Amino acid sequence: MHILANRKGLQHGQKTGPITINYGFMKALFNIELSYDSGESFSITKNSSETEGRYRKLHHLVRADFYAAMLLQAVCHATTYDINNVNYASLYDALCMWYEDPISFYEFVISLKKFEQLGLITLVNRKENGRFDIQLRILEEDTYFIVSSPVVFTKGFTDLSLSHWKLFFAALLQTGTGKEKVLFRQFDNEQHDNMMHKGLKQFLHKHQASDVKRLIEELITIPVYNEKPLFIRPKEQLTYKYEGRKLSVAYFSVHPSWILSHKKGQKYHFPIQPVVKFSRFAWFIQHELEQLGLTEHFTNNIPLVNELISTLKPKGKVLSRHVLHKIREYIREQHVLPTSLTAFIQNVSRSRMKATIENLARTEGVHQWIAPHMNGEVKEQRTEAFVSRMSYFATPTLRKLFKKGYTYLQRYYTRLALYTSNDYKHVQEFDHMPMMKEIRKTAARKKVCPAAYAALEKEALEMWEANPDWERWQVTNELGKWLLDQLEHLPSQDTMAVLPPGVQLEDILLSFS
DNA sequence: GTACCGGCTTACGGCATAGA
DNA sequence: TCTATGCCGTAAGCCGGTAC
Repeated sequence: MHILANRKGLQHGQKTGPITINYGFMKALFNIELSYDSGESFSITKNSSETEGRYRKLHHLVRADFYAAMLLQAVCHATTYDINNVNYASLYDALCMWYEDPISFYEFVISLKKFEQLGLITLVNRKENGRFDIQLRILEEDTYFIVSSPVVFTKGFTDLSLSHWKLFFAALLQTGTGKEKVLFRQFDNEQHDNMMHKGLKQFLHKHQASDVKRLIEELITIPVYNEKPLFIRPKEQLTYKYEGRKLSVAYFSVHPSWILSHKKGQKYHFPIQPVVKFSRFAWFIQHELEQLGLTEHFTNNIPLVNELISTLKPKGKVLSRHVLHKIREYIREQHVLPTSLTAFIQNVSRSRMKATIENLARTEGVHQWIAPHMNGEVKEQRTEAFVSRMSYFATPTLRKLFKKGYTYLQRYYTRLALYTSNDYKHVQEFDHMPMMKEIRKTAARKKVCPAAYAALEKEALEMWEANPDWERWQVTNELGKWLLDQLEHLPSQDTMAVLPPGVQLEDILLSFS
């Protein structure tokens, strides 16, 4: 089968395959119309009375009943015929996955309630969260199944009338699997306790044989999918037999395209995957995965999705989005997911946290006290240790600490600034460029804030990396001019950070917590 | 007597929205 | 988010009239 215009196809690019339908279940479904004329109704509104409210006929089959019956058989367990841990909404979601033109939510619910009342299904294990399990009633003597083509989920099929469907399903159940068969059906036959085997007029509730004939003609002529109709005429005999002028018997076959045989190993049942925890957050993650084109790496791997969600959940949406971007970068380079997703997420979020804390320290002015007068690896180690201590606090708390700390540090841990160009050495790649040496000297003379200048050099390095084909003179010219220009806009700082030997910034800050 | 047409009635189904 | 309801158009079902 092809990709259909249902949610499987449109949203997930998946094909819709055949399903198996159970003879006993379908027979019981049709047989609810044995009491068609009883007139018995059931209420579909809560406050129904004899005159008020809305009712549906209990023993009438309607379109929604077939939608529901096919879905239940598609998603039930292959041998136990049960459906676990679902609610109306999750079942309806599944219905929209299968059908190109789904019915409305409540019509579907009404059908399920009707099935329950008629004993076609049993709702068991109602749970506090409103979820339940469903057990399909399968008659022991009729447990055999028929493979149904996914054509029944197409709009071409559902656009046909209820009578068309009934006749098609009855014919398919009679044909079984594998081979085309010429079926013959009487127009009139009241006597049968199997609704499907009654006369066509009784089965389809048509008072006139010509109505039935019109239905059969339409089934033979109306193309449903790929230009093919549901029925074909028998090759070696007329379609109708008359008794005098009265239509007596109809002969037809199901179109061979819709008769499938059962293939070993093929999947015909598609249980609804249990809903993952943190449903709202899960939606967010699912949306992000789709946006980043990562869905395929997680499809059909519920444990992996759970690992992803439970690890990301405590980190919040902003950090999660960053982590997912990093996962995408990793996949682009390595073509596979990281071996340990959890370890990868923790690593990425740690380095992200470092950037967040450093940026916050910079904007609140305390960054210069993290590693005053240190350079290179020593400075890097000191920064790591600071970030590690501060990472236990949420951003708003950190901001408060930094604000309080800054006033205190300004007052007690500064001295008049006497900068040298060494205080402005940040990007090693620039160290041997004469023009950069000049720029650093200028920065020292102007007493430019060293932290702000450091950020500037870093930005210049990124510009260089973004233009790998630059010649050396271009690097000096382009970046040099740009740095000098930017230097004019940087804040100056008349004082410089100092800390007594053995005292670290975090010790001072934590005394405010 | 049966086939076919078409008008009338009613149950069904879609849609928007209220309510828990 | 999930379930329930009201409104309203229409498909399905019913039935009488007419043609063959």
